[in-house]
Amino acid sequence: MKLDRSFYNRNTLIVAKELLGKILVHNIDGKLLKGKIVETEGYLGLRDKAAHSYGGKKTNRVETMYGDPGRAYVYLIYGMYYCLNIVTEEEGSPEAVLIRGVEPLEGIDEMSINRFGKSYHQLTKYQNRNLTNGPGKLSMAFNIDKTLDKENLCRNRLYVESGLEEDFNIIETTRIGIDYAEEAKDFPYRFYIEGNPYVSKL
DNA sequence: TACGGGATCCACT
DNA sequence: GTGGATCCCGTAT
Repeated sequence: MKLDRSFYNRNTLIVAKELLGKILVHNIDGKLLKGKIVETEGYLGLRDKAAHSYGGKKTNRVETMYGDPGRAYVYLIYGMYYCLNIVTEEEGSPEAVLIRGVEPLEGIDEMSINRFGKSYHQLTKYQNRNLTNGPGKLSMAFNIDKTLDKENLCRNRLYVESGLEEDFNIIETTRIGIDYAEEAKDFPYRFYIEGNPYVSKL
């Protein structure tokens, strides 16, 4: 079942945790790509130096974070990769959850081709492990780019659905790649499913 | 397995 | 003009 706006219109860290185990779906002209979300990070806007919206900064790029919850915030990073976030909290509160890792479930051949230009059974063991275990990698595998910025996840193109009920432990730790963020780099806003091989970094 | 550097470009200053 | 919510490959251990 597809998650609706009320799911996203809540405390960012709760949404980040509850997204674990849920299924990310990209419907590309009827072809479904699906993956279980195994790693997330919260970015808490005003009081979080690691967030693009820190201190209420409002530029064209981060405008999406200020919008209504349940939309995608997609931005280009390091000139070559895209990162997928989901906007949380009520409109005007610039917070979001970064999706950092998913476990491929459906459309794996498509993902393999998007990432490495060959089908799944031709991947090396290394490529297999590195298919979707990182924000740039999963965006490439899922064919997610800037054109999906502001996409409404309550519609049918890009969305998240509830997963199978299963037990897992959630590890709560510090975020990746934000050394510049001073005290915020120590905030425990990163969450992942313990033991899952598609977590980007242990 | 771990580290270092290069790739690449748009948003922001 | 600067630098980043990253990835990949080479080299070394």
